[in-house]
Amino acid sequence: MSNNKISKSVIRRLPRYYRFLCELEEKNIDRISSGKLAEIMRTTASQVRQDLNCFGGFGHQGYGYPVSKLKNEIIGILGLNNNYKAVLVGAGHIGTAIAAHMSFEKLGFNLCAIFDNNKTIIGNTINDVLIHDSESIADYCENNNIDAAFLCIPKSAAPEIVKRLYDAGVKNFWNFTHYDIQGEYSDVKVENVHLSDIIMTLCYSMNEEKNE
Amino acid sequence: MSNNKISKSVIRRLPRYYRFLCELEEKNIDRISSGKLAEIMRTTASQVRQDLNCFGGFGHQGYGYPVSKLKNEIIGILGLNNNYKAVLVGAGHIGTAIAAHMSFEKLGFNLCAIFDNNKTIIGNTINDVLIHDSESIADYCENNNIDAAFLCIPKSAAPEIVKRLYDAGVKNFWNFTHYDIQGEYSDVKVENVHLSDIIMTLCYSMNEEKNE
DNA sequence: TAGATTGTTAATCGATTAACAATC
DNA sequence: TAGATTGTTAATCGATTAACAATC
Repeated sequence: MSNNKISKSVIRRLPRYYRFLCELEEKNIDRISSGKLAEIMRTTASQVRQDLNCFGGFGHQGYGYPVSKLKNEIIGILGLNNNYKAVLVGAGHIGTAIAAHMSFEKLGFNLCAIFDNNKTIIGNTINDVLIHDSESIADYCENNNIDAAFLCIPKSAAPEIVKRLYDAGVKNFWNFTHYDIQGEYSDVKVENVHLSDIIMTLCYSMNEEKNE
Repeated sequence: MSNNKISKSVIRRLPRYYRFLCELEEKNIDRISSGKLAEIMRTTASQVRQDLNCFGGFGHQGYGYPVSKLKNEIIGILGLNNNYKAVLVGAGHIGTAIAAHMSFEKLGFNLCAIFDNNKTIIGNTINDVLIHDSESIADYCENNNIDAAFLCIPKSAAPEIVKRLYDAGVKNFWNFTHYDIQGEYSDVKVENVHLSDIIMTLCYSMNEEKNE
């Protein structure tokens, strides 16, 4: 696994490769050419070869790429085998949806605890994970060496919660709020999920179509 | 509003401009320079000016950009004032979260109906929107000229549901499943939301950090 | 007027695509 | 061997950044 800085564009495609390779593996297909893989991914063979070559020569001339080996390499590259310890904050609809449906283990995360400030649900579990009182979040994260937090809270609650998490050593965030974490803390890794932005993008396409 | 093909990169930034302009407007700030806006957006003044100029000269030399006017222009460009008619399919955790929390009106959508195949929740409402039986989806969409559908169903159910929607004239999708709609239908607009892909991207950053 | 800041062109940087020799 | 397909270099394309004359 070579380490000459991989571009953001390549990284954003890796989960897609991973997904399709899993499907191929399930179908017991044990090799695939860049051309075929490109077809499935709706991209070009050139791009597939360029992308995969960032990490080393996994293919064989005249043969293609071995599906299982490639899949496992990508697991390593993405770090899906690290079992990071994570917490989820906010057990509203979105938080509950995430906690209930996301297969964290497969994604390299161990969801250790959920936090909420609604007394009526504290003590409940979602998918066997206990809901704790938000008051205990700092202590919990410090004592348990939590690596990452999934933020499913209202924007207004975010600054305070992020501060507690940050001070407790949590430096990685999956952020559903519009609170700008990176603006406040420079040494954190954040993936923002701005659902309304994505709806607007769809809206733009629909509007554009109308103008054509 | 000039119509020389705007690039995908610019479009993806528009919702962000919109968001920050709304915030500025709420603070009663009535003008802003490209430099200041760039600071808030964490980009460059050059990019801000290039982006905004795709749609016409909204700024004034020596003065900057008028916040409200610019915001309204972006509303028009994104098409947030079109009031498209939409349905949501799948009232599980994610679907419910979306239906309950997303302010569709502000986003240019009118959520007309929700569909599910769970008999125990049919007839209920979420945010005043009625949950219908999935069986009636084709008739409903045809009779009501539905423009877009939000898919919050399992991947396995997607091919059948999308077929019914497509045949009923629905050509715009906001897709939470991993079902590849574009692969099957070429004349549809789709925005995919692959949450697990975004978690993996975070995972990659964390893993990379470790390797540094 | 002088200072600020745009609109726009040119320069740079990065990402994608094409081409082809190497080789399984 | 002949055919297939990679790894990799070169060419193209697109997006970002820099620069500066125009002008409010």
